[in-house]
Amino acid sequence: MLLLKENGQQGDPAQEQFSISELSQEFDVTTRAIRFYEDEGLLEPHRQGRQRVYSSRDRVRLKLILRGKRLGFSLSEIGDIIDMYDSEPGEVGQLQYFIEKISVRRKTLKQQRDDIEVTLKELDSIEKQCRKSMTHLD
Amino acid sequence: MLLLKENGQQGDPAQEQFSISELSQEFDVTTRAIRFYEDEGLLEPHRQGRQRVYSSRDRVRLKLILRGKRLGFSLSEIGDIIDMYDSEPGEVGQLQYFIEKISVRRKTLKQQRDDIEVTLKELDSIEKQCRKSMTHLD
DNA sequence: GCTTTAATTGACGTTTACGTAAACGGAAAC
DNA sequence: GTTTCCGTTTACGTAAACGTCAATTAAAGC
Repeated sequence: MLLLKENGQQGDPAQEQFSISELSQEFDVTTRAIRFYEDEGLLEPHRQGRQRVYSSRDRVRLKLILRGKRLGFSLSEIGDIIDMYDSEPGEVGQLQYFIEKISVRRKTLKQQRDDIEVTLKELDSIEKQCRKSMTHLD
Repeated sequence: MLLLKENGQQGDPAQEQFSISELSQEFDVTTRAIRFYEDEGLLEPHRQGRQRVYSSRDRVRLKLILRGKRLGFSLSEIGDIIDMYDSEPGEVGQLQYFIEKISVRRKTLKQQRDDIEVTLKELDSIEKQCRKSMTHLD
């Protein structure tokens, strides 16, 4: 077993490399899932022969994917979001359309944020009721 | 066609009644979905003959279901959440367990809230880049 | 009485997001 | 040299959350 990463690029985070199992462990997601995200076009790691090699940019994309999942977005929605992050700015019409997409996404997120606030408050009140019941039963 | 609701209980919101299509329209969800939520045990409207009649309590539950969906929870998770809202306080052990469940849920929600904040900030920065590109292209 | 119109039940179909098993390849460990 | 450990590919399986008929029933309007 190798204890040190035979990397040679350790100092330069932009050129760090990862295996699928490393990412799998780091983010607690199965390799099957990671490969599936690739099938869906959300990742495209380099290859060394047949083996996948993930760059730190791939790693960031995976992070974004998982964050999207936590927020309940579908993989295709997540694809749209990620595309925003690293798409080249095209013509003005494109940019206009793009800004609209951002605004739609922002709206969804704000709705979610509001939903969360309400739910958290309700949980507070439920817990209070709970604790009250407990003291009565002591 | 009836223009006024033949309700007779209009004044008392606790006794208001709704048809499946009314709820369907109000919340923009298909009747199929509403029946499905019933199959999953999330709703149990009364019947007039074979027809479903929803109380305002059922309506609130439906609201909670849809809010849960917007937050990306599965129907069974949503079931757990809703159960919190109207479960009778039992013995102390139950209540203790219950409070733990609340804490778990709160943790998830706070994670989501953080994810949203980060994403919103990133969207801001992406939009700024966009607008910058646009002025350069003017 | 007849026809719309709304609602129900049952069944099968569909999409998404993976899980799981099988069969193979290559490098490492012993 | 063979076992072990990753990793790959292919393929089939599956759970969740409905959609989409099709066949019935029931009430409402004329």
